[in-house]
Formats: sequence, structure tokens, C-alpha cells
Amino acid sequence: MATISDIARHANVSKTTVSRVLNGRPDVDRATAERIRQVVAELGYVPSASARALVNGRAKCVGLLIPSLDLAWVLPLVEGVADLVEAREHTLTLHTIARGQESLAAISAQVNARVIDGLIAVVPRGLETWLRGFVERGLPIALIDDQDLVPSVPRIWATDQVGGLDAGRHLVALGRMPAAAITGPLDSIGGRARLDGFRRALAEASMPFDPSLVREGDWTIASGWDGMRALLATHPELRAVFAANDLMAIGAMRAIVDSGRRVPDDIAVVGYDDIPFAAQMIPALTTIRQPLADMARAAAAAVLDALAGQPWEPGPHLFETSLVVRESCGAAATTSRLTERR
Amino acid sequence: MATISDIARHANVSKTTVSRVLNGRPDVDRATAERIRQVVAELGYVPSASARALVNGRAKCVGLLIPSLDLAWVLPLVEGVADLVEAREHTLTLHTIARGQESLAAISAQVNARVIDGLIAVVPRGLETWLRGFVERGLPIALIDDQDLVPSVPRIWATDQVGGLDAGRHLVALGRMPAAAITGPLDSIGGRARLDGFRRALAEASMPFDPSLVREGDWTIASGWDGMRALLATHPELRAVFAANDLMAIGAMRAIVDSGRRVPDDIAVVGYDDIPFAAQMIPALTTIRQPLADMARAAAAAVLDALAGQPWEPGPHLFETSLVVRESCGAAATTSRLTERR
DNA sequence: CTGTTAGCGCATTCAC
DNA sequence: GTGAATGCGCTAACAG
Repeated sequence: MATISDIARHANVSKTTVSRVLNGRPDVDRATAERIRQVVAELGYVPSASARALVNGRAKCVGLLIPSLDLAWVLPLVEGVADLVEAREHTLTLHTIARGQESLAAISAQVNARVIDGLIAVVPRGLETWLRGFVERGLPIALIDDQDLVPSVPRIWATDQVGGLDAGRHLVALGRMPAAAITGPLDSIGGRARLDGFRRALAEASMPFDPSLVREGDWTIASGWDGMRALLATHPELRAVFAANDLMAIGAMRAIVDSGRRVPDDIAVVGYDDIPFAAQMIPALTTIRQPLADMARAAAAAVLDALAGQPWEPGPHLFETSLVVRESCGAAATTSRLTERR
Repeated sequence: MATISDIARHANVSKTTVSRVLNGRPDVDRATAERIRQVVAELGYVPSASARALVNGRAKCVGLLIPSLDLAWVLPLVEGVADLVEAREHTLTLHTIARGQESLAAISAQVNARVIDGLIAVVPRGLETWLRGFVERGLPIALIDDQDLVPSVPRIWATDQVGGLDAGRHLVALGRMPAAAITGPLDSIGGRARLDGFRRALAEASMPFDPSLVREGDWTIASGWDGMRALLATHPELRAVFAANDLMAIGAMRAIVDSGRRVPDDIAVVGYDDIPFAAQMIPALTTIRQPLADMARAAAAAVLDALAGQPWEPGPHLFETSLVVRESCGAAATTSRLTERR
């Protein structure tokens, strides 16, 4: 492997000059610069990332921390982040907390060893302490969908309450009452906001709100299934259900079918997130779309900007949700299905 | 940030000695070692990764190259790799070829800059040249599901033909004839092998093989949908279809439903891969399971072992496929559904 | 415009 | 058992 010294020797200049043209400094003679570039190309020279990292104090690398890849809604996030990080010529490292504390310790080690310059985190509860530690050490961080637990960093968020509202309104407009809700954990901001929105939609329509029509889930398919089964048992007259994420909606759909009912004929379901598979379900899932990839790009941009020395913008960055009407509520625009699949 | 010098000073020893205990060398006095460890803990010292990388020539980092995160079957692969890489105390960088040549160039740059010590690649066609280049530069590589295009590296594979055979046998046993097939690209080894297995199953049962019952897809949902529509148009008497991957199977299911038929009542479908969502489809998809996560771990192990100086085992590593019976063929073990969902 | 000197943080000879 | 010196490949003063 060629080093900067090799280039310097072959081009009859000092390492410094080579370094200058490598970093695009203007104060180099056109001719020498060209000659150096020539040699660089001939020898196929590429500067050592570790040497640069050592001297610059930056590895040009950002980490992405996610709870797990099992959660389908993280995929658009990973894609969005990967996209921007690569475009800005940084490396992306992937970290999950699949192995619990052990994983956290590993990530913490990476941070301390300065292998990553910044972190984009999709925060599960219970990570605040670690994250705060990182912030204190001066690590640029952006949080996606967080719990407001780590203040003074950029937080990327979507309009949860509006989302719940739109979901509820859709069901109301379709006359699918009574409608139940399977919520996210109610000790999470997002979980509460989505439910609040839903309740507001009912209130708008002067529909009574029945607490027994609400089941608290934990974002998993299994909890959606459980919640729906319970709901169906106690409220056989149900006409619709709003699940606070698509995973739970999928679980709910299964429970509905298992009970011998049909979607959407007997029960309408609207989900939340618009994960890639929502459009592939049969019937295709009507859902509240979060612009996950855009949110991810915003998060990545925040830490990348910070690393580039640009103004740091702590606080919430809000993104808009939107209702995606498909088949699971019986109000499908049939043609759209085809479009989505090609 | 504390450096090794700080530790040395605080512990009244030389940097050399600190380095020794840090790297677990035996030739250090018990007491001094203990004292040093003490100081390290107190100051929360963590060695700089870049400094180490520079002097060791290794960054303790391996890259994972995948075509895209949109392909659901890569998820278990990413998980498997992430799992093992983390366990072996390395960093995992993620690379997609979402932006085509540009992406490749970026990855190539990373390799040349020595940010990664090894590479695990899920090889789409068209990458052979790049990959060969990496191999020539001495980069440890493992290939998952490759096309046999890069010889002399470990290649992780599953028993494609057996998979196709099992799928065909299942349909034969169920009496679901005539059965069609939507294949992968027939210029890929895997695509051909799965079809060959399927044909063998028909031959075993002395069923005639009708070429018009075979449609070539490209692994995408859209191609599964297209293929199924064409099949249905020309062969309305169809009773079953074998799709060479789950994505195409999902597309096929949609086409079947769009045509007014039902799965599995009218047409049985069996897929291939067992992606996470296969079990969540309604009806749940019967499929040929590839132990994707295990395969990924094997790939990761191969490059990690190579990096650890252990024997390099080029050539194919074969994994076994297995039939997972769910609902889409009408032969469901009903209880299993619940188990899978919890 | 260019080269000399120094040092980033660590591991590794080689002495002692 | 321990330490002083040297260098990994690169960038950053500081001179000229």
C-alpha cells in the first residue's frame, strides 16, 4: 500500500505539499498539484483513514443506534440515514441493543474509543442515561421519535396527535362505529398523543368515548393480537379498530380473521407508520404515514451538520403525518394498489 | 480525554507498561498491573481506536454489503452478521448499493482507506469485478448467496435444489395440480436450482412438465404479481404456484386475490426464504425456509476467523433448507400460528 | 508557493 | 519486570 511519502517521493515534493493537494488547499501551484494528482492516480493511492482520524480527531463515521431490525418501521429509517451519511462521505456503523446491557456497553466503548463522531439514535426507553452520558462527552446526537428524555439535542418527531386525529376522522367518516383503539405504551409520549388524537376525532363527532374500547399494547404484533382478541371478546359489536402502529394492526388483523370475522367487511382497521409491508397485506392496510425516511435524513443531517461545524439546532423537528387510504377500511381507491406495487 | 500517557503518569509507570496490561501481556507484576487497572477505571480511560488502528494496521471493523434494505430477506442476514460481529468485538459498517456506481465507489474508497478489515457481501450480479479487486488486495471476504463468480473465498449457500424439491413435493402430496412456478432469474444459479428441484418433484410423481407453467421473475413483488397474472390468464385451471422467493409469492398472492380467487381455497402458494413477514401474511405463507441468520453468522465467522489469523476456508458452506407449513397451501397446523406470533 | 519540524496515541523493538 | 526510543501515516504550525 502506497503512503503519502511514496507520493511525495515520486512527485519530488514534500509530504506537506501532497497533503495540501489531497485536502484541496488553494495555495499550491497548478502544475505541481496536477503532477501530484497524476502520481496519486498512477499509484492508486488512498489516504489511510486511521491516520487521518488520529490526527484530525474525527473518523468521519456516524453510528446509528436502533432497538432491533425486527421492528419493520426502522427499515426506512436505516435507509434514510444510510443514504445521507453516504452522500456526505461518512461511514455508517450499525448498532442494535439486541443483547441488552452488553450491547450498550459495546456501543459506549465505541463512543469512548472515538470510532464514531456522532450518533443517530432511535430511543427505546431505558437508554436515557447512556445517551446523556454521550451528550455530556460532547458527542453530536440526534434522536428520532424520542421520549423527550434527553433535552438539548435535536429531536425528530412527527405529528402524532394529528395522526391519531386523522385515523379517527377516517373511521368516523366511514361510519365505522363503535371503533376501538389499541394504543402504544401510555407512558410514552407518542403512545399517548396518538390516542389523544383519536379521542379528539370521536369528540368532534360527538361520539361518546368508551374507555373499555381502549387496550394498551407495546408496539408488537403479539400485543396487537392480544388486544384485538380481548376487544372482540368484550365488544362483539365492534366495527373498527385503530392500532397505534402497523405491527399491532397486523396482529389485530390476524386476531380478527382468527375470530371468523373479515377485514374490512366486518371490521375496519387503520394502522400507523406505513411500514413497507403495510401495502402488501391482504387487504392492504390503511394507515397513517410517517415520513420515516425523511425523518431519518433530517436526523442524519443534524449530526452531520454539527460535525461540519454548522449551527446546532436542538429541540424538536416536526414532520407531518398523512392518511394513506388502502383497503382495510373498505374505502379503497382500487387503482392505487397497482401503482404501489410496481 | 485521557490518553495512555495520562494513565502512565498517574500510575507512575511508563506508557509501555500500561500498554502491556491493556493488551493482557503476562509479563507484568501483579501489583503494578492492578494499580494500572485501577487508574484506568478511575479516569474512564479507553484507548483511541484510530491510534490503535494506525499502529496495528487493523481497525477491528468489518463491512456488510447488501443490495438494499427493501429486500426483506436481507434483514435476518443483517441481524445475524450484526450479532456475531458485535460479539467478537468488532464494529459493523453497513453499505448498500442504492446509489449504484456511486455507492460502489464509496465502498471501494472505504476499503482502500482501510476503514474496514473485512467484508461480508450479499452479491448482486454485476459486482464481481469490484469484489475480485478487493480479494486481490488481500481483503478477507465472505459471500452469501453468490453466483460462483468470485472463486477462492468462502461462499455461504443453502440447498436450493432441495428447497425446490420440497416445495414441489408438498404441492404434489396435497394434490394441487396443475402447479405453476414463478422463478428467479434463470441466469442465476439459485434461480435455476430452485426450479430444477421443483421439476424433479413433478418428475418423481410422474407428472408432465409444462413449460408454459413457468414464468421467470426477478425476485421482486412486482414480478411475482406480473407472473401470476399472466399464468392465471393462460391457465385458469391452475391449483397451485411455487414462487422462488417470498417476495414474489406475496406478489402472486395479490394477483390471485385481484383475480377474484382465494388462497388457499382456489390456489395454493408456497414461497421461499421465510422472510419475517411470511408468517404474518393472511393466509400465513407456507414456504421453504433458509436459515438466513445462521448463514449470516457463518459468513461473519469466516471473515472474523480470517482476521484472527485462523485458517481460511474458501469454497461453499452449505446450509439446509426446510419446509415450513403454514396456511397458504391449505395444510396448516393451526396452532403453530399462535406460537410464531408470540 | 514550498519544505522542515513536530506530534496525534499507541505498540513495539531493544536495552536495562 | 520495566522503560526509552522509534515509527505507524498523516496534518499543522512555522519558516523561508
